[in-house]
Amino acid sequence: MIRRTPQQPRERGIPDATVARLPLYLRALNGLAERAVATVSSEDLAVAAGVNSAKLRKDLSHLGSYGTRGVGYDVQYLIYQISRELGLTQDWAVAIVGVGNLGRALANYGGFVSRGFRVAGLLDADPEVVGDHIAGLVVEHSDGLESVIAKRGVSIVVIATPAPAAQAVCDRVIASGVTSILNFAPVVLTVPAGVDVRKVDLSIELQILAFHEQRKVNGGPVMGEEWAGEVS
Amino acid sequence: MIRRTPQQPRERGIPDATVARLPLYLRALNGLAERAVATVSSEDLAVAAGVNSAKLRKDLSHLGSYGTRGVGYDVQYLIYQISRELGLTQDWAVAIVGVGNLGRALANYGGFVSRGFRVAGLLDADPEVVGDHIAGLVVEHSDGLESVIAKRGVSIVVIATPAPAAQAVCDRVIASGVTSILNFAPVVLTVPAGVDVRKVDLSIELQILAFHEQRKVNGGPVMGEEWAGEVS
DNA sequence: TCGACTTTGTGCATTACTTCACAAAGGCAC
DNA sequence: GTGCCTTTGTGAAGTAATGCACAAAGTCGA
Ligand SMILES: NC(=O)c1ccc[n+]([C@@H]2O[C@H](COP(=O)([O-])OP(=O)(O)OC[C@H]3O[C@@H](n4cnc5c(N)ncnc54)[C@H](O)[C@@H]3O)[C@@H](O)[C@H]2O)c1
Ligand SMILES: NC(=O)c1ccc[n+]([C@@H]2O[C@H](COP(=O)([O-])OP(=O)(O)OC[C@H]3O[C@@H](n4cnc5c(N)ncnc54)[C@H](O)[C@@H]3O)[C@@H](O)[C@H]2O)c1
Repeated sequence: MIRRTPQQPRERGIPDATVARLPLYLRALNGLAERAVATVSSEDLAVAAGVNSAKLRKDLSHLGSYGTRGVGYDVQYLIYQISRELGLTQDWAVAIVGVGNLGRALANYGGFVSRGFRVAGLLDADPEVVGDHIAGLVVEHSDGLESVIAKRGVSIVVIATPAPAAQAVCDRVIASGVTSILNFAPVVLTVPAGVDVRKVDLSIELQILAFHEQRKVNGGPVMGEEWAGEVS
Repeated sequence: MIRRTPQQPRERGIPDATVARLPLYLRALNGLAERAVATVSSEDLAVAAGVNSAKLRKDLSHLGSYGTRGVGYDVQYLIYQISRELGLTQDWAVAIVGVGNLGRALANYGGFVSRGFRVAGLLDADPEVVGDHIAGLVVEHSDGLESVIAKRGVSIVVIATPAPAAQAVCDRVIASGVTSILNFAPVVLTVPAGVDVRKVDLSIELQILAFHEQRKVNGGPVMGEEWAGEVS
């Protein structure tokens, strides 16, 4: 049986919170597909994805009515629909700027390629690093950033340079027409409207953990402590 | 002038959204402190942190009244208060389990130590990796996980193993009394109540970027495409 | 064919977060 | 002192996200 994709009900956009969870559902669905599960209920999928089942159903309802009442969702079909919604049915060329500790780890990471993200360029400013072979690519000098972006159709750039270099790299990348940036440098990037920046800051995650950990131990921050600094 | 810390007004907890932004403010404040700025208005700090100034003021108001009307906030004093709130005035021992590409990058990252997070242990299951010297530490075998946690007072564990190993590592870590985990493996970890897990999934970030990128280019997912898969 | 059973999709109440807008606080110039 | 000017801290209104609870849809066994 061949089924056509139904109408696109998404008159007005999908909520951000939903978009952020779709990859999670996709991951859970891929796990089920590997175990040859044909259909899954919202309840089971919700458990696998670590969310509430009502939330999952509401999220999926934003994409269309892809479930069957009394049965659940067809795993393969839902994988296809979510992938299409996220734009993973096409291939995205990604460039990584800053090939240090983190940039190398990212370049070697298989989890990108398996999702349709192809690392199309590795760029660094350090002549020592330029020329290194990493994950089947040769590191190029970041002077050629603009031409790499243009020639290889790069549409997403990952910035993994030290913080002081990030804004300058960001500006050049945007001038080259890229409007999607994943930033690992611990700085707030200033970008024009229409450019999406997502940031990952690992030390922020640890700080949030520390906050909660402190509460568990003490019931709160150290109290009655003295402030010994000079104030104005 | 020496000032005592005022009363703790935090009768009921600080909103999660606020906690997640405090590290951001801290980073912006440290930037100002380096440039020897003494006081800052909520407006200026908000710009530096990339948020709305009303939000910033409300966030800070959850910690107490640390500003001065007509003047702004004392940079050093606010750094101290936020640090204390986040628990950064104490030293946290962190262990990294899984010393592969990512684990190494994390171990070498200076941004943790500078925030009071001390890497106290590196553990891996691969005998090839055990014994390596990284960032002044020797990689130990993950068989000794429990004893490393106990003896070095580890309270936060970073999991950077492949996905299939993550849940088992997580279980052992929790059994050792750790209740704060930062997980890089792309799996949903099942943990008992009282344990905090934060997860970082880089491929999710890319997928979110791809979603928005697709909208910019096409105005939405590829339409009218045919579904060629078998359905139930 | 039918009826019992399962599970979706969603209206609605609730909770969480954001943003506006302004009164009150406090500094500072004179 | 006094009054002006800046900026905080926060009610209140607005917006977004969550989770409940159930009618409607569809399956499947008999
Ligand atoms: N390593 C981690 O685990 C980690 C964790 C969190 C955040 N970060 C952040 O990620 C970034 C990279 O971290 P890292 O540990 O890989 O640092 P790193 O110093 O190992 O690597 C940075 C690389 O960027 C290159 N570079 C510098 N200026 C450049 C420019 N203008 N154009 C292109 N390349 C340039 C350097 O030559 C170097 O190879 C930093 O901002 C760091 O704060 C890293
Ligand atoms: N490298 C990246 O940029 C990146 C990005 C996103 C997510 N991740 C995830 O982070 C994790 C690590 O990635 P990586 O690239 O460093 O992988 P890797 O294969 O380079 O390293 C994994 C390490 O974990 C060790 N290990 C395996 N089982 C273990 C166990 N039971 N106990 C202790 N150690 C064990 C292995 O010996 C290896 O050294 C993976 O789950 C990956 O999906 C990595």
